[in-house]
Amino acid sequence: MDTLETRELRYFVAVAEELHFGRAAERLGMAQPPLSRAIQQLERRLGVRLLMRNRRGVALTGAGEMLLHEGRAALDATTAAARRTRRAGGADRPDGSRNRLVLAVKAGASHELLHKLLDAYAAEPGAAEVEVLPSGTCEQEGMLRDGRADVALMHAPFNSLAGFDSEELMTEGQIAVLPAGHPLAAQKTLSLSDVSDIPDLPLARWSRHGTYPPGPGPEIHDQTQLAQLIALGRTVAVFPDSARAWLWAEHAAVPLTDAPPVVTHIAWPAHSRSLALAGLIRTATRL
Amino acid sequence: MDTLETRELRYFVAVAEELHFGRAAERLGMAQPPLSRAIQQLERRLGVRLLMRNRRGVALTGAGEMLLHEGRAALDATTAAARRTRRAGGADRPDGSRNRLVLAVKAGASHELLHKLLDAYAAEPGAAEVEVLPSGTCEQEGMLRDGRADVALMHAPFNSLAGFDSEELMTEGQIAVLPAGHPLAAQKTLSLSDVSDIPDLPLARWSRHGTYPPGPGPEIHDQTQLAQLIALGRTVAVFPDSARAWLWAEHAAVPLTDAPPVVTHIAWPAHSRSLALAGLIRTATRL
DNA sequence: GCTCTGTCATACCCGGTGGGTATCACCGGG
DNA sequence: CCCGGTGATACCCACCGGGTATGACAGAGC
Repeated sequence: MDTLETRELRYFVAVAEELHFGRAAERLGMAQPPLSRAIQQLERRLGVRLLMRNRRGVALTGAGEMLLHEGRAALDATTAAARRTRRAGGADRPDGSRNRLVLAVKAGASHELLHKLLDAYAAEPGAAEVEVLPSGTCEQEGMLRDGRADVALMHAPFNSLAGFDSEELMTEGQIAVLPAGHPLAAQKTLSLSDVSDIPDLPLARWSRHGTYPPGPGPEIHDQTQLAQLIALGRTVAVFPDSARAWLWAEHAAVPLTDAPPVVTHIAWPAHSRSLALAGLIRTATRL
Repeated sequence: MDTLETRELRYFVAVAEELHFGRAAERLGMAQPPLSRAIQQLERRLGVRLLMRNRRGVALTGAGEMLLHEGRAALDATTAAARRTRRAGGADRPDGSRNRLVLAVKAGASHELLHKLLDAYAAEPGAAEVEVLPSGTCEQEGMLRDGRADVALMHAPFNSLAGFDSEELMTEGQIAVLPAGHPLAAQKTLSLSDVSDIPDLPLARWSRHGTYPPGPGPEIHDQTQLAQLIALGRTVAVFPDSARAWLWAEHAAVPLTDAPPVVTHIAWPAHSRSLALAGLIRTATRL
């Protein structure tokens, strides 16, 4: 009577994101009329207007925005349930490989810490197999939410820890990474304002969920690409201290005095109850 | 193909909780055979055994336990989406009452703080209407999760803040509440061990999700009932300092030296994005 | 003012499937 | 040995989710 089906949520989220029944239907792999009807039924069952149909496209009501947000969370939770169940069951059958943990890590970050963690955990008795899942910038949250990952290394203040349990692992300062020959590379320290308006070196912009902050700098989504652009003297970037590990000869690193410290956490969905996960967390906090 | 329907989750959770197809079907208001079939389809679609059918009842596999936990979370998120959408939409229509917030509070706790909070918030410009929802012992978590409430006052270490965002509001010590005439009532302070084994006064046991911790004391789920039992000299209980507000003449309060402090938080689902909620939180932290 | 275009809604039909009833297969206990 | 209670199977029906064709309507252009 009043329990939403995930199908309805999927439909509504598609329409709410596209703000267009036709495109939403196409994305869902169905025809437009049944989609229209489904949304109408949904509105009737909820007793609430979700969409304002102005003859030119569609707009969300307040209730619609609410359902978009909450519905996304619910869909994530549902697909997480399916994924984690599959993984838990798949591990049931083969020989002895009891459990498997999927650890999401921002690609290229925390190399050293990650190495130590994996080695230390592998040495634990009864350790589960850990699959390392490289993730895009700030994508770890979504991966934990929809079950692609069980646990993640996150970097405050870039990642939001909201809604997860976490333990602090490491704090480090930040450095500016400049072309080796640049005048500022000779400085002992720099401030954020120093690097944010170097006339010939616009600050690189990282992609977040596919979009880029505004600015003059080049759009970056790959660390190697960025390293090359810096080496070529085209841009400058700000990184945690540990980024020194992968710097090239053509790079120079200068500590930033006023950049917020980067805190690496290990984070996991708050409701997790898994022995393997507990072991990994224990190992991590003991490093 | 691989997306779980909430109907399937509901069915599975019912079976997993009852460990009995017949009873689960009854609870779901349907016949047993279609339920059996639905679970089989679910297992086939997930490619995972969820239940071990021993001719006498049913047991969960590892994957089944996983789906029970994750499925409950997903179902909570889904019903939360429906409830919050209904509320957001219902508030759209009537006159000016823009938003409404539901605040879950453990019945009878934090009277004074709650009063101050509500008064202060009501005085804010553009304040939403706040509905106070009394909740049972430690029930606030569930209420936030399934959308019965938007925000809650919680008391660490009794409530778990896992999975929520929260702000600390108040810290207080704990007191032992004894019958006024009892010898120990004359003491200036007591320790936990003092009150946990008073020969003639067993410690009262509060219900948590309908179950009681083991022990000799009476089972309590109502504060008035407990107050009466203490006044009658039948039991002793431990409370936060602020409980002094409702003590009777027949009660005596003695500070506990080694009881963990009780920290009152205001907590809300981590993904909430509501102006009204933000205002309430801001008001609360400024108290 | 007309059409034309792009939008969402309506009308109608069909097949899949969720649900019901009746029954079977199995096992443990008297 | 049979009986009670379990979950599984067989079969049927009705509902509804989805498709196609079409309508209603508003805005843009001439």
